[in-house]
Amino acid sequence: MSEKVTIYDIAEKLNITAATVSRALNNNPKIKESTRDLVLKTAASMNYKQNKLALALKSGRSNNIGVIVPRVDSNFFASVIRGIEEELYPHGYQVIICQTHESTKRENENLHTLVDAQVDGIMMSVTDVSNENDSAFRNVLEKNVPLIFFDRSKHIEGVSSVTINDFKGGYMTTKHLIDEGCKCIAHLSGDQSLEIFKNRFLGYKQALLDNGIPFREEYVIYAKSSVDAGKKAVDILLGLETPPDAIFSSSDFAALGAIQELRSRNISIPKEFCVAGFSNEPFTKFMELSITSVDQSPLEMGRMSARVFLEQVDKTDTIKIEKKVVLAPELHIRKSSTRTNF
Amino acid sequence: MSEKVTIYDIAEKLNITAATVSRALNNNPKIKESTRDLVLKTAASMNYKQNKLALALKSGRSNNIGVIVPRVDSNFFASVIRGIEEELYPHGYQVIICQTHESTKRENENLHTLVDAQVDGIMMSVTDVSNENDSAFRNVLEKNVPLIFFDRSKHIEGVSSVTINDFKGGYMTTKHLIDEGCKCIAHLSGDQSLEIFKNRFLGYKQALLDNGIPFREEYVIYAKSSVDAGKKAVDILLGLETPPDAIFSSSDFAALGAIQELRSRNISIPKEFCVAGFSNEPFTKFMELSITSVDQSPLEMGRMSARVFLEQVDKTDTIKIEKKVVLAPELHIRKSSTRTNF
DNA sequence: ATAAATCATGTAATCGATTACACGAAAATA
DNA sequence: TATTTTCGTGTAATCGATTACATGATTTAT
Repeated sequence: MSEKVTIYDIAEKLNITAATVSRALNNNPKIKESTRDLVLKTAASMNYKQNKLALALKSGRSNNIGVIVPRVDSNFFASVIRGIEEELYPHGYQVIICQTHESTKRENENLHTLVDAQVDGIMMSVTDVSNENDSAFRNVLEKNVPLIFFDRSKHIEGVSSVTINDFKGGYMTTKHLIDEGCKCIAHLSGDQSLEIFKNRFLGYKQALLDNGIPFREEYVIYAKSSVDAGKKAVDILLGLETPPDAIFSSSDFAALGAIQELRSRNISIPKEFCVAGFSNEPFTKFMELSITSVDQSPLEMGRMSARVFLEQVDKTDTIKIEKKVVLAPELHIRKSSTRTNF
Repeated sequence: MSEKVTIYDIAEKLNITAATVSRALNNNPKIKESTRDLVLKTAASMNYKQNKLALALKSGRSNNIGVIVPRVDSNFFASVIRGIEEELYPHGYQVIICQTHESTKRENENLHTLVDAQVDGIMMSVTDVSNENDSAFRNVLEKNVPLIFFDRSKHIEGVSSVTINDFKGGYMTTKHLIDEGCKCIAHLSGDQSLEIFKNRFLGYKQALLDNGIPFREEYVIYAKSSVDAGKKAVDILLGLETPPDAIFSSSDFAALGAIQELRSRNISIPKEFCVAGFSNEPFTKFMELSITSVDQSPLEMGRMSARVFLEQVDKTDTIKIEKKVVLAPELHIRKSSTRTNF
């Protein structure tokens, strides 16, 4: 039953104006203490709840922020979202989730929907960087909605980003494999139009060069983030004239597939062949043959994105602060690449 | 720069009323076709975007629905959320995420926040069933906000729920272990004040009785959903006078811990000891020794919850339809409990 | 040709809260 | 005592869109 109670109801009951009620509730200094107390008491007794929609319409701020990710059921993105939610919760923001399913069309739709819904900010991991159609992004910026990229970023003026140092991640992992005595290290790469994959690759390449190991084009295989892709990649690599003795994969799933395929061919890991992945998916440490992987601290990434957003909102000035936060990757060395114990 | 364009701006430009503009945009039949076309064209050229907040205030519907889960970074909940989002997306609803972190206080806060934010519905997995303080839930129902429980439910009149048949899940898993020749089957249970764990336990018990295997109190161990809890449980079980030869765990993580502990004691799985888990976490099938587990079809659960919600909204009548959907669990038999190949 | 029906649009209230401005009363100052 | 501040509230506009009702212009029916 409970009809919605408005400030008008309170005003009527107390024979005063809604304006006074509003002021009392907002701790406006120019209100008599006795009236304030009376209003607060009455509001409580009538179970008054502020209508956030009315407030949002009046103020232009919805207290909602939008998060766009390719999909929510991936450990990485879910953890980022968790970080965002935790950081924003104390500030009264609600988090709205959108998924692109890696579709540019959906990405644009989501951007428009969120802007239409008057969110106070948008945090996202870009789906397709090659998407030249920036109009959806420009629309966001024109409406002065703070936009923050995390993990998968895109170069757009006025947009802050929170990423990890993928180059370093690629470099340190490759260096580790070299240190374990691997001489021919292959690389499974994702779509290199995405900077994250480009940089992991560049880090890999640099580590080879810095350590006097020749870089070979044929050791770099494009592989989607799936178990099957990893298996196929191994099939190709083992067919080469000089097959590699290690794999640095940009994806944990592909790394897993690689391991499965290597084992089915009775190649011993890590003795004959070392494997390392990227993302530190939960399963990498659960395996009997745990998989070496690079942690991207998604929780921290989410928290940091939220913090960058909060800074952005505080600055009511039109000064555009474009902040680029780069987190350090963390290499978790596990059995799949540890020869010292064997 | 782009100032926000309202229907008043369009009206002014065309020398008509905002009312007419509104009607034209809403395909109101009593509008001259020529005016409609003109308005639509002008709106497009001015890049007009409807202000959803104003609409929400007027209509009382925000087109947002709230989802409350213990945490978002678990494969199960993330998948449910994915299902909800996918099903609701075509209907123009946005999904707002809240986390309780298993705290009743946070759960109540979230419920209030969502109601205050005028969401059109709430879907949630209950954190603490023993929480006698129903006031937050009653508040939701009094405000006539459709409430739907998924997975972890609670008996409240007027609340629909989407769950899986946990009893059956427990029963079929236990039956499977029996069929594999296990004679002494232990059970790792979660907090049995939660129906899901209670029912998995009951299914386990019934399967034993139906197959002439005595039920033993000491074989039921309380274990949190963690690897460590699983290890400790095995420690206790193996210390019994008659140690078991199989474990049915309500949690995949505990099952994993159990397996690790068994292996460290050189007990061979599945030859000497069988293990089965619950939830079908991704890692269960990735392990070299893949783990038998019960799939809860979280994606379907999310979709179904969304569908139940949509039905609920359609019925504008005050008739309260309380719908209880129970999905079938699916047993994925894997190496950790398959003796036939050995 | 006149009355009735139909059509397209305008007027103004509404959703609930905030706030600039106005105003009378009380308090402070001269 | 007369005048200026200060204080506490009220009035009314505003945020943007929707919609019941009113109104004037056509069209149709008698």
